[in-house]
Amino acid sequence: MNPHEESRCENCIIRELNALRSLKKEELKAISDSKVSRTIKKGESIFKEGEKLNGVFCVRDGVSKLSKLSENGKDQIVKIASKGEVMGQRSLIAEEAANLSAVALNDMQLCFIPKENFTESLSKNPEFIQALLKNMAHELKMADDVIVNMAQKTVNQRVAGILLYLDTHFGTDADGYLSLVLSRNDIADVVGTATELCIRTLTKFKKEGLIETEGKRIKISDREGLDQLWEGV
Amino acid sequence: MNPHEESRCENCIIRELNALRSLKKEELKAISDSKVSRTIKKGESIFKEGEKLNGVFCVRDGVSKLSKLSENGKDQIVKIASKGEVMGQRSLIAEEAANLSAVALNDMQLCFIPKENFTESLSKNPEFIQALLKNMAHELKMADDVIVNMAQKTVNQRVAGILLYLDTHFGTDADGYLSLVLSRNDIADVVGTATELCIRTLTKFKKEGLIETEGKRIKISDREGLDQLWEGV
DNA sequence: CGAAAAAGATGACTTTTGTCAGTTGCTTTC
DNA sequence: GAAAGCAACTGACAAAAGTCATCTTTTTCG
Repeated sequence: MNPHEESRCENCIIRELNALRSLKKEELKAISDSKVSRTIKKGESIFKEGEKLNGVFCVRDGVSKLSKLSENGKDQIVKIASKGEVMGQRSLIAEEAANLSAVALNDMQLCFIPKENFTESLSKNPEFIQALLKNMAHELKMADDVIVNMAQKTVNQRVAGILLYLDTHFGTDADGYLSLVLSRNDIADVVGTATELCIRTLTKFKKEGLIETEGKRIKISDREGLDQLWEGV
Repeated sequence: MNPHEESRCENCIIRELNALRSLKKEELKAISDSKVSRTIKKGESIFKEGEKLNGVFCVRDGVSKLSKLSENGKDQIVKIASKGEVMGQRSLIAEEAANLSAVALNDMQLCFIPKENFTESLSKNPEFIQALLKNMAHELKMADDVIVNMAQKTVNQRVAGILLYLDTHFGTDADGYLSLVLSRNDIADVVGTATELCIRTLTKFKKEGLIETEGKRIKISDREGLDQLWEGV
């Protein structure tokens, strides 16, 4: 594989996956020429809430958490972004500072698309806007659903929910363990609870035969059981 | 005031307030000719989740709650829409069934804009799309913030929050009582708690001198105190 | 390697939240 | 205007969630 080819947006897998797919080839080329491809290591920050972004980030590889610090000092993870997703678009569109912080959950490859390229396409390419609009509409629905779940489901249910989410979105490795490995603390931050309670809940699930664990790795052994728990049967 | 004039979108206050403001006069005229203006009584349903919408609704007067039924059988109010706001746009853009149900909280005046007019403007008027995009970006930020609050704040704080929200968004009447009067049950559905706990919390606030009540009406007597509670001081 | 740091885990306890059952009081309606 | 129905409210209790202290295991890094 040719690394030079690989690093160009025209051939980037992202083109196929995200809102940018509506960009015409020439536009992608223009963006590609100006873009900066970055490697981000696990745990490193991509941007912080309150920061002015001067571009958007396309996830080429790896996974990132998007979180917001609550007034009580706890981080709440609002979204997990992976290959093909764009981060920072909301802030650029709204012309506001970032509302969320982005941190790499594992080693990542990112494309950086400068603000100018982004806003130019925004004003000149109707298909791009349409795709963006649809993307935002989808994100909004997701967010509304999360609100309902946060407000109405118990910690038990929400922990079951994140496990199911990780399974369906990132799959499992050869041994059947969830491919995306989160720390107990990160799981707690997604669920919106204390780390201790999160750990206890996982321990309980283990005793009930819903999951198995090995270190921080988790294997779902009874998906149906977790489903039922999630749905509140 | 001429009711005929008043019912035309060209002159509608909504034009000034919402995403539709980018529509050109001719487009507004076209929409106006086809639109249906409706009067909805308090408590009546505007649309239900799962329903296919064949247009969007502009709130000309009154207030509506947008809620979603959780699997546990409880309603979660996700948003309160008032004058100048558009309901149903997300579903039309995403070409999905409604994710939320809309019910009138008091008597309402609504403009109905058929799908065809909406999508036509969407494909032909770049400024309209830009405005919509910005609007959705803002809603997404709001939704993310609600997620954090739901996950990280206590019922106490969230009840204080809704009171402050009602105060800043709908103001007070001559006696200083919150203009928008919600039932205890609706407040609980916004906060995401049980009605009993919501009532207890309000009673406690009353004892602490933060609010006064008269029937279901609520007066904020110590806004600063509520603010501090909300911020978790 | 081995010490230090970070993450995982558990117990004991407190606080918060939910639930059920029932009372009061207002409002709607025939 | 009385009865019905609903919303507001209260008490008692149960369940869920949070906190603090402590210990163990894993990871990191000089």
